[in-house]
Amino acid sequence: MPVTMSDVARAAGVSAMTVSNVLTGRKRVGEETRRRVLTAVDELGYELNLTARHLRAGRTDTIALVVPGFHHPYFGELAARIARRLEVSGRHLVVEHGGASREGELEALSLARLHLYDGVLLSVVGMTHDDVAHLRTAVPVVLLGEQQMPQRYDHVRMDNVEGARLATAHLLATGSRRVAVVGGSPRDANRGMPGMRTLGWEIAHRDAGVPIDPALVPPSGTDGPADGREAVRRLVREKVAFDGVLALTDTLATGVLAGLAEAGLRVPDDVQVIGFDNLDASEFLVPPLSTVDPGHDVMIDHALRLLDRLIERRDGDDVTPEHITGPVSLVLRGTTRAAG
Amino acid sequence: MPVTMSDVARAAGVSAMTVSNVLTGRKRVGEETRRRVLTAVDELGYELNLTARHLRAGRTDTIALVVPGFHHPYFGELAARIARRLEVSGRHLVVEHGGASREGELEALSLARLHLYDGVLLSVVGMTHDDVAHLRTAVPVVLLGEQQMPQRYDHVRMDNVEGARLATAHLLATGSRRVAVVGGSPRDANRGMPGMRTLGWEIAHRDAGVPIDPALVPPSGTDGPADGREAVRRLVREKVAFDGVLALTDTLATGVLAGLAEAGLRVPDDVQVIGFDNLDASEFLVPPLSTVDPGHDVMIDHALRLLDRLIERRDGDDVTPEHITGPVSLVLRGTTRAAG
DNA sequence: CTGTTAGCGCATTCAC
DNA sequence: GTGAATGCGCTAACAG
Repeated sequence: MPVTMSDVARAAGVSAMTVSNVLTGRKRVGEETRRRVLTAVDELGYELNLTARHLRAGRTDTIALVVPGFHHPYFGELAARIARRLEVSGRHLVVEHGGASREGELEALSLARLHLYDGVLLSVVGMTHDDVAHLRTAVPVVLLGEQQMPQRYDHVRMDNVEGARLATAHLLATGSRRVAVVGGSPRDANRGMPGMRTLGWEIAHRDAGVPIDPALVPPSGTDGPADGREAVRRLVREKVAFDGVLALTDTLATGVLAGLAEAGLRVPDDVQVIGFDNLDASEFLVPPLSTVDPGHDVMIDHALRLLDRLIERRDGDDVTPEHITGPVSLVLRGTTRAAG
Repeated sequence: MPVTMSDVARAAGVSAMTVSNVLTGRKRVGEETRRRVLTAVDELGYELNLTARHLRAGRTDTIALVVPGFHHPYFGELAARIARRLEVSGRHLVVEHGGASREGELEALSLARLHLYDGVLLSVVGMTHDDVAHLRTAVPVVLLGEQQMPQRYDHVRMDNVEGARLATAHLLATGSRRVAVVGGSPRDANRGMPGMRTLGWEIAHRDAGVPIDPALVPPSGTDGPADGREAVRRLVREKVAFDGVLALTDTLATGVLAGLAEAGLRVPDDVQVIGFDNLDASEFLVPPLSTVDPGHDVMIDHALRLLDRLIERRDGDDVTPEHITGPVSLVLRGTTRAAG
């Protein structure tokens, strides 16, 4: 039987209210009473029941980041940044996992769980527009991700099209003429990250007047390095000529580099490679991976601002959702050649 | 004003209890009543308040994994495995971050937060024995990690000494004579992961009759690839001869490979490298990283069994803490030479 | 099959 | 500066 405030109160010879006041520090309490209470807390090993406080207060001072899966380094790094940002406002971050399955919805995560938090940052990777549309909830939610999503949600994303365009343009400017897309789903523009990044690749080609060969977009998963390696193996096996690769994520790029090494192709001499996401580890690949930095800190600023706006909203207030696209930038390292 | 069960009850012309019964499905409810309730739920947009349920039930069906920081791929992969395992018993995993600072304690995480969960898996990386000793809580806690920790906690770890011994023995058996330790803290055995893995390295040398040179343990951080690269740079700069590297984590190994490439040293011809942890990405490094697999699934089995034992404990029960060391195994890939 | 009563542990409101 | 009453939203136990 857990020790409660009343237990502490009884032991200290005061009322539960006084114990509460001592612990929250919200009201002045006599110095002597205060010490008696703290002693009792200590002796009984009392531990505050946050669940009860939450029920009472209606707030938890906790934000959840919902990610498709815990193992993606991308989200781990994002979470770490968000957590740091929340600390300054005395709040806490918790990471929940949804599940980015083919069905795409919040599978493992019941809608009710969202109420355990003051606000939720929801990564919509793997969810469809409709999944989210049905998620009509009272919890403050800001969407993070790429897909086209219901207008009524605040939505922050990075500029995928521009990032991929920049990256591809660099490859073309430094001599590549046949740039493969790894992780690209052809004809899927606007729908999801792969589509948008593939679109950027197309635009860069159009801008540069370089024709596109559909064979340069091998069918491929986007999950992990294995998909990247497999895509390269396939290109090689099917004798598709290529002298550049836009890997749609750094994780894929890792596999691409592995595949190229296997095939005896030199990077960047035979094939230039550029990734997307700028993971912590990318700088340390061999050669160091050129990539697109997603500007996480800017995204996070926006996302938390929008979330707080929802959290602090009073009943009458009508907030129009914002849809923000954060800037990206090129990070050139060893897998690409220097610009002319 | 959020919609409550009573609101739904009123709208459906029943009592709150009936609404509860419909939603939990724990009691039989007439088909028609049931439909009326569900309709009302839908129309009012009712969303269950889990906080209230938790307060009432005293259980949350949620387990927390407390990690030192969200960005370590190691913990992300561990979390993903645990989450999968919990799903089969209908429970949910949440990842909390403590903070592995020099002070080491649960910093960002108040003790009370632990009560939000049925049980807690606590990664004690970066915490000291005393930090944990002071953490006298009623919440079921199982420790995951390497340090020497208070006896009274269940504690699951991998066999760090044996893993490092196996790895080093392989390097020695395949011709390396001067094996550097990257991330090793000299003279720190028993205290923490680096100490234990360094101990395994020593034992392998003793077994093989190869003398140890303290210069082979360059001072180094253990945080990320940058530390691994820096350690190699230092060895090269100080002209320490070495023909093998035991990187204490795969993350460090990533930096080690980068540093060796920089220095023009070939892997494994000039220098063999072996890591520890078997991260998802390690297989895709160039060359593919040989490493020690931590046997996560076995660890998780033990940890959850011990945790459930605590969770289900009745008041009288006296459970003696277990201290379990799970087996590790060698994964040989391209950064080492084949055994004789 | 459905309703009533009561209470999980805390903190707001209002007395004193 | 301290205490008593009350309710946050839900559900177990027991009636009917």
